[in-house]
Amino acid sequence: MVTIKDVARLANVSTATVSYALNNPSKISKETRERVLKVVKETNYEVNRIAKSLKIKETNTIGIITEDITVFSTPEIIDGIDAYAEENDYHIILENVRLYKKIGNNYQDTSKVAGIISELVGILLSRQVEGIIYVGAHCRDVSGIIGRLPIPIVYVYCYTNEESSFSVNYDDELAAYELTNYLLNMGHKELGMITGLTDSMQSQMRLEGCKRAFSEHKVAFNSKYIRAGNWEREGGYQAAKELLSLSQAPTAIFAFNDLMAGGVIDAANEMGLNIPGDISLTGFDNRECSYSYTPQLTTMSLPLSEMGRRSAELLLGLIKKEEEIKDKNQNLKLKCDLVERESTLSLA
Amino acid sequence: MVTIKDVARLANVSTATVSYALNNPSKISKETRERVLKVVKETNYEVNRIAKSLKIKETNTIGIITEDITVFSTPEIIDGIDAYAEENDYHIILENVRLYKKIGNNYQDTSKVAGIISELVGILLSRQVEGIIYVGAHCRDVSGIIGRLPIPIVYVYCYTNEESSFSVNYDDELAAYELTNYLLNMGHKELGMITGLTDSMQSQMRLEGCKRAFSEHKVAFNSKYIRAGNWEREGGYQAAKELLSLSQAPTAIFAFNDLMAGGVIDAANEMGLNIPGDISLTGFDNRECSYSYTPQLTTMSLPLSEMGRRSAELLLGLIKKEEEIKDKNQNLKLKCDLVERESTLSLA
DNA sequence: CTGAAAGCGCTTACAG
DNA sequence: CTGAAAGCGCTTACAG
Repeated sequence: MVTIKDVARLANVSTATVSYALNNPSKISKETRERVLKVVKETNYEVNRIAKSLKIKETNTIGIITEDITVFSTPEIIDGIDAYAEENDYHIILENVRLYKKIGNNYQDTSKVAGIISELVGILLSRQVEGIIYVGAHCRDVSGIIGRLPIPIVYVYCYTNEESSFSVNYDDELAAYELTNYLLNMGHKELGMITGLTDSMQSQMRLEGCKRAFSEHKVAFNSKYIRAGNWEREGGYQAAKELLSLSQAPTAIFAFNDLMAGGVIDAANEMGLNIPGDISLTGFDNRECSYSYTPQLTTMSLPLSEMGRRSAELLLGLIKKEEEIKDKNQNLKLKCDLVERESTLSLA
Repeated sequence: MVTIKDVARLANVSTATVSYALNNPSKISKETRERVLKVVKETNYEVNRIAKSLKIKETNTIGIITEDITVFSTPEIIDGIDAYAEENDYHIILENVRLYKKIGNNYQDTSKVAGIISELVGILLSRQVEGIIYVGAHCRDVSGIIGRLPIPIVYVYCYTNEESSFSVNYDDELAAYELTNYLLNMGHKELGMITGLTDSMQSQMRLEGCKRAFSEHKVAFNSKYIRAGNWEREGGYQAAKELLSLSQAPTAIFAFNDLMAGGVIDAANEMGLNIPGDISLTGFDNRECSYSYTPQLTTMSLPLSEMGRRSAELLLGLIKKEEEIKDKNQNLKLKCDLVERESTLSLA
């Protein structure tokens, strides 16, 4: 590898001058600058970023910790982070936890997870990243997993209850509100709901959004139409069987994710019901499966890429100590978008 | 941040001794070592990897360039790379090209792509990565995109025709051979095939695998059952309409990817044909959509994670100059696995 | 405008 | 067994 010394020697100048030619052109004459640049080009010299970082104490590097990069939401979040980072000449060291592969369903065991994560954080710190983005595999409370840090951290697709922590998520309540509005406007007052696990914040927030829509429409919210699913296709199937067997069956079902909506389709097929002819159906997430179903699913699309971008924006702001940011946007909630496809129909 | 100097001062030793305590314990006495380690623990000292890298001229870092991290195959490949890297205490700088977003369908325009990529390579080189893994968005020839490099590079899910280049892919011919065998063994001699774009190496290799199976089964291969698709659902639909309208329609269809298989399902539904009752169907790729279809699709699962792992293995081998590797495994082709689901049935 | 020199935080022959 | 010193490849006051 050619170093700054080589360039200096070939251009008959000092290393300082080479450095100026590259970073601070105004400090030297045009002639020397051009002479140096010529040698730089000829030798293909490229600065050793390691040495430079050591000297200037800036690495222009952020760390990303992903709980699981193979989960559907993660790649797009990374894509968004990466896009913003690139625009600002920041680069990324990626640490993928493979949380589920490592500890299975014990991911709720905070101390165990914390042990694994703190090692990764240590590595990132040792490599002098200027900030960290922690990307959850799904939206949940990760308080206590990462302790106090000498550098900023922002959480995406997860959050903590620690004071002055920064997170970027989407707005569950609003999304469910809009989806429910959409269905109510279509005339579906008997609206079945298949929630996720009931102890999840997401299920609860979405339920609140549903209720708000009902109340604004001045339609009584009937809790007999609520069933708890488990986020899996099978759970959606079971719940749908129950809902569709009710004496006064709902005319539409809002499954709290696309997977469970798949189960609703299974149930409807089995019972000889047509979607959307006999019953309308919406999912949530806009995953690949949602447009592979027959019929293609009306669903909410998550602003994943935007979440990534905004988290990077937040983080770089914090790194650069932009005080306004520090107070203002502690916990962003981005808006989801309704994707209307074939599975929903207006009542008569 | 606490430095080695701080530790040295607090432990009343020189920085050399601290370094030995951490990296070369046998060089110092047990007592001093313990004293140093105690201070290390108390101060939470962690080595500055940037400084260390500069000194020892090893960064333990590899670069990954992904053409598009949001493409279905990429995350699992990264997962595999990351798993192996972690085991060997290597870490990853990720550069995501966002190829399609940046240049749309001009990705065949080598010089344009080369320009974008060479900048990323420069960044990686500047950051002193010890090797690079280039992850294609789909399997294709990327010759000429990256020029001669002072460090090793391995290509995954793509390849080059350059001499002594290293790549890891899956075996298209073998996979198609096995899938065809599977269908022939079920009695499907009238076997429809929907290829991808005909100029793609994958289409061609898979077709060869099909023919080999036919010839081993001593069944004449009938080219009237071949249709060229475009890798998209719509193309699969069109091709299936044609195939299923033939006077002697095939009893099974092998769609060269899962997306096109979705189009076959559409066509069958429209024509009132039951899968697998009236016609068997297989896809290729084992994407999320393949188990979301009704019926769930029999398909070939790609060894993506393993491809990532093997590419990392290859790269680290190259970095460590293991000569055996250098000659032996230039272009790996890994085996795919048949995933049998609901869309295939034995004839009578 | 240019160069000599110090120093970023480490590691490692070398001397004692 | 331990420390003083050099040096990795840069940048940046400082002096001239």
